[in-house]
Amino acid sequence: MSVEQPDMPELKIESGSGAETNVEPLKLGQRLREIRKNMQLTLEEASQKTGLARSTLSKIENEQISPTFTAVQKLAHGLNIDIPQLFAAPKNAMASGRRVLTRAGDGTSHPTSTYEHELLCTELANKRMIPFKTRVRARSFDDFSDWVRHEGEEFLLVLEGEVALYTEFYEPIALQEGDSMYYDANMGHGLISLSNQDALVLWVVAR
Amino acid sequence: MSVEQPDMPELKIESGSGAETNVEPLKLGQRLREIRKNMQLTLEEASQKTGLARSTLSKIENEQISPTFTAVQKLAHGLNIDIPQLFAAPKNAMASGRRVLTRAGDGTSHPTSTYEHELLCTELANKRMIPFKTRVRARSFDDFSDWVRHEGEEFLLVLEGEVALYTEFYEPIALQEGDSMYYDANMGHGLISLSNQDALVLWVVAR
DNA sequence: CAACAAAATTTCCTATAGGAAACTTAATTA
DNA sequence: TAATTAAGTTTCCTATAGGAAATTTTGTTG
Repeated sequence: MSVEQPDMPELKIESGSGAETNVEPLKLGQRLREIRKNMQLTLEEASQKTGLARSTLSKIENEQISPTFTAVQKLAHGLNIDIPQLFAAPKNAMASGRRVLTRAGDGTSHPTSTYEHELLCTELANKRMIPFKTRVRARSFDDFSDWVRHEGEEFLLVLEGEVALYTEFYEPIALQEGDSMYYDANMGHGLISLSNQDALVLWVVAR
Repeated sequence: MSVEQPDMPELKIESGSGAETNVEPLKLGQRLREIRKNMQLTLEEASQKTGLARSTLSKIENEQISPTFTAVQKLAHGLNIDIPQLFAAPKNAMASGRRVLTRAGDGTSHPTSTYEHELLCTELANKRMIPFKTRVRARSFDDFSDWVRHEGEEFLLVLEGEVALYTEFYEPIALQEGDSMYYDANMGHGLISLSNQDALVLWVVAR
């Protein structure tokens, strides 16, 4: 099956977790200047379009001031750029590094009374998914004060133990090891362990 | 820990309503409050994580001030939230059904010479992620005719065995059970099993 | 309910963003 | 080259964001 071989260095064993290239800090001013230049606008013209003073724009582009959120909104609206574009590199969403390694157990832990989340990708800027491995501590739906509910979709895979997924609009459902669930996270949801051991699940959230 | 009970899940079955239309796009302050509440953080704790004063956070959440760009960055970094998420209007992508169950082994199988994919969510219309469990048959990079490369991002978790992930621009890397990887799928990639057994991995692709 | 504790808000002050106009630099033309 | 003009920058002032501490609100316990 082998045809043309891409560059394929020898297998190297690494030990740590994390991004494998350095992360570059975000330069908002530089970026805005770039965008304005590409549109062939002078500061004066940009000023008209955005309603921000010429001087203010200059200072923002030269990173002499940090614009307020409202200023950023005016900029985005006036120049017809969507805000996420300001925060992501032009072509590639994963500009700061194209792959990130997380060794077993090396994720960052976020314990609560009901769950113990281990974030499996520590450098999440601009990424579309949030993966984490979760130890389910809750044993009863009463353990939650309210539904968990947020923008996005979730994929759930049971790694160990047995759980019950509670969601709005549906009846609770029992899930064994290997079972998986895909659902709308805007719908209230919560997970409990059905055995007397904590259960272990993989969760991936798409935003 | 039981305090107040959310609406009774046991009794509720999908009613005719289905998708409640979302109201106005959330304002930044409301959005942040929601996120913080979901993380179960007090203003004090959020203050510690972000480096912003408790009072400042309060004012931002109540929309009494417009945070500077730097403040927004501190917020995003400290609370581990993606900045575009703050600006995106919440919209409901999962119009029809709001959750889909796939029992262990019930996914649809897609065997090739190098991989055996089991799609973990059979009803994928309009969904943001594609989850599948894959048996890795390949033993050498030569088993592939060329890089696999496509739009989107991928999350990979090793469930069983030991694999090596080959990607462009980087050296191949060995992954044991529990290790995970997040990478840009536009970058050529391929997976092989390092033992003489097939390896088992979970793969989630965001489109 | 009173008394307390914890969280959130408001006050007050300082630091800094935003705007008008003065100033400087760059580009063109005579 | 100087004169002219358009672009960008800096100055100076006002408006407002950010932080420390006081105050109010909310939640808990006797």
